[in-house]
Amino acid sequence: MPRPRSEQARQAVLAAMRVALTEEGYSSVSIEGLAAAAGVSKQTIYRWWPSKAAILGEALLGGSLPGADVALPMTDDLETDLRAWFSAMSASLGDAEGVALARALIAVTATDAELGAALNEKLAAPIRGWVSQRLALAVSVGQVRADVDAEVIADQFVAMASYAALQGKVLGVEQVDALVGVLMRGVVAPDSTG
Amino acid sequence: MPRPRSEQARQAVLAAMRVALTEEGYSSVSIEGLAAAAGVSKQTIYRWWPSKAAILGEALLGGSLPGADVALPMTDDLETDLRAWFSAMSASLGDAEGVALARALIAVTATDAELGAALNEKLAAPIRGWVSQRLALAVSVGQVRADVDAEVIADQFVAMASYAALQGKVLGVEQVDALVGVLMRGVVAPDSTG
Amino acid sequence: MPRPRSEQARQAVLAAMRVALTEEGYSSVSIEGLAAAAGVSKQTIYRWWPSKAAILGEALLGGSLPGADVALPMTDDLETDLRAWFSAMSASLGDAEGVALARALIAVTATDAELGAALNEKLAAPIRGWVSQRLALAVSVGQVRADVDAEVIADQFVAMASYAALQGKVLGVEQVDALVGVLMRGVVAPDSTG
Amino acid sequence: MPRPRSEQARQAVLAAMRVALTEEGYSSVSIEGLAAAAGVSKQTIYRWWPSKAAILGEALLGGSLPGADVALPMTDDLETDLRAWFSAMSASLGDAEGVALARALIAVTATDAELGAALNEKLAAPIRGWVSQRLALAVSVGQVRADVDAEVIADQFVAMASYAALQGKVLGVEQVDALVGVLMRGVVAPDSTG
DNA sequence: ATTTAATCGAGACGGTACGTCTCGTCTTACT
DNA sequence: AGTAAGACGAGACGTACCGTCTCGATTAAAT
Repeated sequence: MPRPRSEQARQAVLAAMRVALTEEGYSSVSIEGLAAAAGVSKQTIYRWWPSKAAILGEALLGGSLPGADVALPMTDDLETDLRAWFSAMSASLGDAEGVALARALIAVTATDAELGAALNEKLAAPIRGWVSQRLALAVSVGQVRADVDAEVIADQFVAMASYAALQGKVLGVEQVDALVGVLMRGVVAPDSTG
Repeated sequence: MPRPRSEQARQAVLAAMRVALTEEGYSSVSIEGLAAAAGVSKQTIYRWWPSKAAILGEALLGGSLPGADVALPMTDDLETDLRAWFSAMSASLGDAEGVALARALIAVTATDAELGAALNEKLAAPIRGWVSQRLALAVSVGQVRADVDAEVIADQFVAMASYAALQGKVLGVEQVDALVGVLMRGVVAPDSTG
Repeated sequence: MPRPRSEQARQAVLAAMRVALTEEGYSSVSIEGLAAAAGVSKQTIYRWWPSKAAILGEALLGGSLPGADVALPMTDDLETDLRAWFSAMSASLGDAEGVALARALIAVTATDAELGAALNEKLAAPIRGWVSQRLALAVSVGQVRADVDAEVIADQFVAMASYAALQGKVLGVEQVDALVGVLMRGVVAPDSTG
Repeated sequence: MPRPRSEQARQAVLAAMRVALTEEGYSSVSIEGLAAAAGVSKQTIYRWWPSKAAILGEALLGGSLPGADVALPMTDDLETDLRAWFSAMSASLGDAEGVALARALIAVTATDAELGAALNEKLAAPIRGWVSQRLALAVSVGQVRADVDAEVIADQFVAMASYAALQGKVLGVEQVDALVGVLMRGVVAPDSTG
């Protein structure tokens, strides 16, 4: 019977969070600042979100995360495809906005593990999707061993990219090449008996 | 002529930081709480450290970081050595104290990039050292290709471990095995033309 | 066609005000608390009353005020009659409920002068009535000078009683006796030339 | 050892309270408003005063209350002296500032009975002083009966004046005359047997 | 042996933000 | 049209820390 929740207020808060995030950094974002920027009262925020982390979660889960929209090419050269894609994704995560988002994601994970897991999953899922799809193709044409676990490979990329973003680095070409090279061929000498 | 800086006060503050870190988490540590716990006045803290991050830095740089003291075995089986070592290191980073420290390290990196780089280097250096030494041995006996960059491999381990610690996970045996397996042999099919 | 105002809701609000008044004190009574206690929506209160003071006014004007129901005896001893009556009235105003009501009355007077005047009149009118009646009798039998203004005397009693209630005091026998004595005989020495 | 309390801040708060009191009325005075007006932080107020009432108490106890500075003339005509003095005192309590102070005094008494008693005593004491002094003189020259209790008379004036101030009234000449007349001569008929 | 100057503890200060409370207005569905 | 329910913008509440600023007391080297 009561007046329904104002969708306009909700969107204004989430938008204010997204803006404040890249402008000030997560830990400098204040609820009061958010309320003022969104033209909303504090109580309206506290009524609907239990914490700053929850607002961030909703803001990010509802929008798009950097890295997700970079497509993995599907030519017949797996290594080149991976290099091109990982370079692009790393660059996408490494620009100003990407670094701010990555750091916020990390900060909120340190505060609220469960929400952090959800956001990480949201970030990792499309990457895992791309890698799985690409590796399945490579397996089907016999380029890749059938027993390879695509998730492990995808996690490697995610871990590497997030580790770099945390430090505000964009991975260089050499690093990308070296990483992809190792993942492709491993370290074992070709004539080794293992 | 003036009274020299009190080493006792300095140690008390650093110790209080280390304790507070594992008990409350980095963002909940307050300068006032630190001062009270250390039996020191706020001014004494502000006189010697510019920020909370700086105290953390000094506290961690002066002590030992988890993971550094885990030795990489040097038997003649590289893969088994890596698995044993990475399991142990991951476990060392994954206990309560390790996770708290890792998260603090990540949080402070997000705040103060320069200090974060120093702390990361402090964490990564011994790992890089172990991996370099072990791979050099493997190369010398022909188990590993000579063109492999030990740093890239070491970074893989660090990135994976810190990514796991951030999420409060301890890497399971399967994940360790899979990761080491991929790093050892890559993904390329043995009969692939590359 | 339209639904008429709910008399039940009105009574519930007024009753809740009377209860809250003695339990919390006027300034601690909140409209929201009143609405909750009365099982009524806030809007219903705001539709019918412009302010908390107005609710109080209606609640008190509709009920009985302490002190009004104490009859002034009409024996042939004026002084004894006044003492007995004023003692009883003062006690009636001095119990827990009486003090709460008197304070609320005073507080609302400080807020809304017009309403305060109305409530004061409601409190003072019966007292003035009693005193006028009793003095008229005394005048008629020649006990009291004919030029005495009964209103002034009545106001003395009201002022004294409200001043005592404000301070949470019940007037003692000596105070009542002294006051009545002075009002009866004044301060002038019997043999004074004036 | 720490920095001593700032007397300047204390005075600024008390002054701000005195100003706000006459401009807004006691219940509309907010701690935040006081802090802003005084150029002081909220914490400084909360550090030193437990409540708004306590600030008011200190502000009023430290300053002068209206009515106290009106001298009671000491000519040889007691009735004229009392009329002149009570008129002046009533006027002093009845101007804008006087009414605001009287109402604040009443409001705070309703909240904090002990403080209210102290403030009332502070208001009543000089009045009692004047009346006692004047009556003692009148007794010494045989104008007033020796058994008259000066406190009871003084309380009459205080009660009447505060009752009038509460309602925002200034007592008119007739009322003052009638009141003083009754107090002087009582109501008993001159030829009454009592 | 004094002087001198930076240290120390304690904690007051002006601020900012917290999370809660109530205000008075409004919007909705129900009766 | 009146009502219960409760969301809304507004703004004060009392608390926690921030980083800065006195204080008086302490403590070593330089007089």
